[in-house]
Amino acid sequence: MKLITRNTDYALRALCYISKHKTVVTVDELVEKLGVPHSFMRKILQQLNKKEILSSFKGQGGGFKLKIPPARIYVIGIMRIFQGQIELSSCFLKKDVCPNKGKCALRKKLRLIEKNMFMRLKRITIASLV
Amino acid sequence: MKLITRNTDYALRALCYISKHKTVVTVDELVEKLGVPHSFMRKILQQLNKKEILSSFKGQGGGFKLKIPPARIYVIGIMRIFQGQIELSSCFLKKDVCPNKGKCALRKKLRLIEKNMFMRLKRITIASLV
DNA sequence: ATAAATGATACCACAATAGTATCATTTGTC
DNA sequence: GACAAATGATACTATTGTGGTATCATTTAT
Ligand code: FES
Ligand code: FES
Repeated sequence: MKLITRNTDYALRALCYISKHKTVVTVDELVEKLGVPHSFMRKILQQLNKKEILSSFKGQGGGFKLKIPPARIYVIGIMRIFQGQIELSSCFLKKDVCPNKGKCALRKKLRLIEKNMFMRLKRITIASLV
Repeated sequence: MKLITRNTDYALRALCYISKHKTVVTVDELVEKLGVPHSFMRKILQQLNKKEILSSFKGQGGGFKLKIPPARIYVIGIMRIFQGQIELSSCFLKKDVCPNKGKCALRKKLRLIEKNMFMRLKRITIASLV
């Protein structure tokens, strides 16, 4: 089981690379430098653009650049874009609301671990990686 | 994204239930108490038996009981049985061994978080849940 | 002998992951 | 204006993982 998927991983690498360049970066350039499939890289950058982490520029001379400073791009945020809400502690007993909730020892302990993990993940930014 | 899957979850519940009973417990009993599908529960218990966490007894009057004390059954171990090796920090760059390994800032930070998480998960045992 | 239990194994449906492919649109350059 | 170079939008596909079901074989208490 992987906690970080390929698209998250590639997104992080791309963001690191882009953050080191003042000028716009094209998909072609990223594909060449990172060795990631072209279409896949493109889709990932488009998603980051929609989430307002990147700005895009169409046409000749176009490409992508960061829309927000690298110190404000958190790994946990990128994970959530590509992997959805991450949770240790959802209850599978009974469909809707668990009657045992609040009393459940497992959930309590897992929630603590989860909180700690999120806190640590929040401290990793693109700025801290380059 | 879920960090704990259904089979892990059901396995933990089943182990908790079994640990509270001195006599053997049948699949039917667990199914009734936990509201889990019969075949699914059976498969899960068979896997726990293979991993030597449960002992099984065939024939009439048979069922399952713990093979090792509840204080030595760790949540992380059960997760690994049903979800495989859990890793934050596998590298997706280049198929085999990453040339950048050792220098990669992301992996270093993730490995730290991972270690901390494992340490905490290791402290949760079936005994600590019941 | 039979019924009650697990063992082994194979199968299936659905969702998530990891992509690919194509047409549309924008824009700088000749 | 034509064209090429870039992204936008969207739809499709392939593989793997998750969440099961089903069936036949084997063991064992009664
Ligand atoms: S049993 Fe539902 S939250 Fe633990
Ligand atoms: S780039 Fe390979 S381990 Fe970070």
